[in-house]
Amino acid sequence: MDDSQEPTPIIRRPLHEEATDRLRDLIVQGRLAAGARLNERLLTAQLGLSRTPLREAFKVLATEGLVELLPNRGAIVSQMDPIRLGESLAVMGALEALAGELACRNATDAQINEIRALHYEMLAYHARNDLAGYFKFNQAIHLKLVKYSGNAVLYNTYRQMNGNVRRARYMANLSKERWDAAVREHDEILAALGARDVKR
Amino acid sequence: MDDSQEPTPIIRRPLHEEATDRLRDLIVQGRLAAGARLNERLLTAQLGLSRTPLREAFKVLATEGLVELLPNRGAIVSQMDPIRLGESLAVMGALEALAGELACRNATDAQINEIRALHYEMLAYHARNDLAGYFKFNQAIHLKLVKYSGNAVLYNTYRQMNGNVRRARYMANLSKERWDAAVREHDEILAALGARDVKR
DNA sequence: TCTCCTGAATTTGCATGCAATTCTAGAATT
DNA sequence: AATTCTAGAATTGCATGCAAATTCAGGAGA
Repeated sequence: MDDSQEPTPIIRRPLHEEATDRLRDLIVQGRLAAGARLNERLLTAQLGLSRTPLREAFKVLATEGLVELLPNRGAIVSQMDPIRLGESLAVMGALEALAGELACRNATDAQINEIRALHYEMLAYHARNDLAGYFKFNQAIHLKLVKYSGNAVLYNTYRQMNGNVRRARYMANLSKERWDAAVREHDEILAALGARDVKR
Repeated sequence: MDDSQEPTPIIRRPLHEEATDRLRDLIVQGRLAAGARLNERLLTAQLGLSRTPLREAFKVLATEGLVELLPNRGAIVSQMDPIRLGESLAVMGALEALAGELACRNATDAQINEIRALHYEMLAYHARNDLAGYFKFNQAIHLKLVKYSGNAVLYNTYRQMNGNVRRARYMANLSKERWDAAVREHDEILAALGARDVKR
């Protein structure tokens, strides 16, 4: 019997992965606020699994920095205080600088055009003062830039930190100056990418 | 009853942390070779704990990139192929650049002197052609530099990547040119730190 | 009223059990 | 001889049980 095109893939993902992703989303989206306690009994009921995979998810999210483990006292959503946010943004800046450099060298024209397209879509939202939409495309551009650097380790590292600051970044970009500065910065990056100017 | 100076702190660390650290050391030190299968029964016996904390350690090391989880088929020590090594070193380079910049600004004179001392100790080993000793101090200097940048996020990120490449770096530094180049680079960093020249 | 105790109820950390999957040989078939 | 098939063993994923730690409620004493 040949299932030619695998009619039902039945790729069952491990429960602990599912749990990790679900929890990460809840935290990054802010539905689990910083400092909130992660009650095992409650979450097992909500996610429909047992404590073992849930607790494994806690450990993973803790090493990602999204969760803080208090021995014998459970887990809480880690705080993203201003100091840590600033530190994270500094590191991300360094990573983006490297990414830009590598992307200039390694990205295909199609990829650069893709970023350019996203950039203009973002500008549209910016013009409309639509913060949420602007933010979404802003995120996408940064991520794509890092992705197209061709350095997978860089991408993963950046991606992880990005998830970590995403909760707070929304606010960091709220002030009008930062907002406009970010747009100008994007213009510059785009120009440099187009010209393949490694040093920007 | 007042135990004044806490005679025996009895700070029992969680078993899963202990397991994570022990395993990480085994991997970083190369006692568990890349590609080696991590048998749960065997390791629980060796570490004297049950499968639950061990499996939690697996998940943590997997997110750190030291271990690869094969669903239903166990965990293996992740391969550090040349491509990934190169990518990691590129990222670490970017992080060190940021660290150097920040350390110039933020490190105390005492901290800079501490690094300088380590540097000379390292030179001693270099002069004796003692690769292991040289390597040890080389590592220490890089780590201290990043630590004294004052950016905790940067330090943690770097530290994690460092553990990840440590297995392979020994070899990367083996060739005589790289070896000498690394020493010269250190000299430069030291000089820049001493002069507090942010741009190096 | 506030602080400090005390024991019950919760909650966590870890061990263990069970079902499902994967691996391992050896037999059967070509 | 090589390949396929097939128990049986080993191993993994997850649920659950139990002891230790923590939290909480209520009351005694200041």
